[in-house]
Amino acid sequence: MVRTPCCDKSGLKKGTWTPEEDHKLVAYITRYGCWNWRRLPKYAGLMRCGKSCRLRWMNYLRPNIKRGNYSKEEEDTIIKLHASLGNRWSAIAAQLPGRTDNEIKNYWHTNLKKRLIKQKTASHEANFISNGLSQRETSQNRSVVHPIASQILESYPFSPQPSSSTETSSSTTDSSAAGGNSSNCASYDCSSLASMETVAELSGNFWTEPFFADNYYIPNDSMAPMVDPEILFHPPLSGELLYSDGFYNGHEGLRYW
DNA sequence: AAGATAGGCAACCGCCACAGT
DNA sequence: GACTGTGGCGGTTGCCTATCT
Repeated sequence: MVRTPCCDKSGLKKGTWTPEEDHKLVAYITRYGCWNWRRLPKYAGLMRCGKSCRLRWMNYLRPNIKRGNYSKEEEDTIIKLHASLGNRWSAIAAQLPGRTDNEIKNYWHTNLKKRLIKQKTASHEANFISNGLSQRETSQNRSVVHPIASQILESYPFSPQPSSSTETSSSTTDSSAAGGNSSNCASYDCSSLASMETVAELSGNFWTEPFFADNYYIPNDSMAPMVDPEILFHPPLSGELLYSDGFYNGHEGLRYW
């Protein structure tokens, strides 16, 4: 079967998101919810792949996302969960409200993995020094030296037992239950948009513009369009929701809706 | 001060699972 | 059952910035 590309590659923007693009995405999802990621960029006025929009929303723009400043507890949790779950970052993220799988993954690779390797090496060296003299005689124990590396390799990334399908499905369930990382933005993200202060913190002044006060009205039926979104949403967006020339007015600052 | 290098992280890519037709 | 569309995940890439020489 030929896989359908996630989007038409031609003419789509890639790379770092601009504040304007963020703004458009947040505005659209806030107002209408994410009823279909692939079509969303078109209606939101974004020249982006739907996947890209989803990723941006899930990893950066979503409300209640914590960024940086991992607490000791969080670090311990990540290490512990990684030991038992392996590289199932989404499952790990489900246990850490406000953290995204991508961020945890990055944090693991940039911080925790190195630290763990260091610790294991250090602790093993300590063990070796204290025990080595009595053990060094046997060839068996010579191999103890090498398990340092193997221990590390075992813990990362292949150490966990292959997860059962139940685990996989439960992780999805956990994800929803945890509330912080539900993949269903229609049920989670949009209902939590009331607390947009969190988002406002994310991007500095941009997010503190009056836009939020006036535009984060969440209609009760924002989860999904009640009628065909093609009909419902397309026309207003060009005129009502989004400005074709962007939404920043040089004289007035951010425009209001 | 300028270039080289390393590290961090946002974003992309490809695959998979699942639901709907 | 086959096919299609969509969402989600993990691995990887590449840009940006900080640090080093």
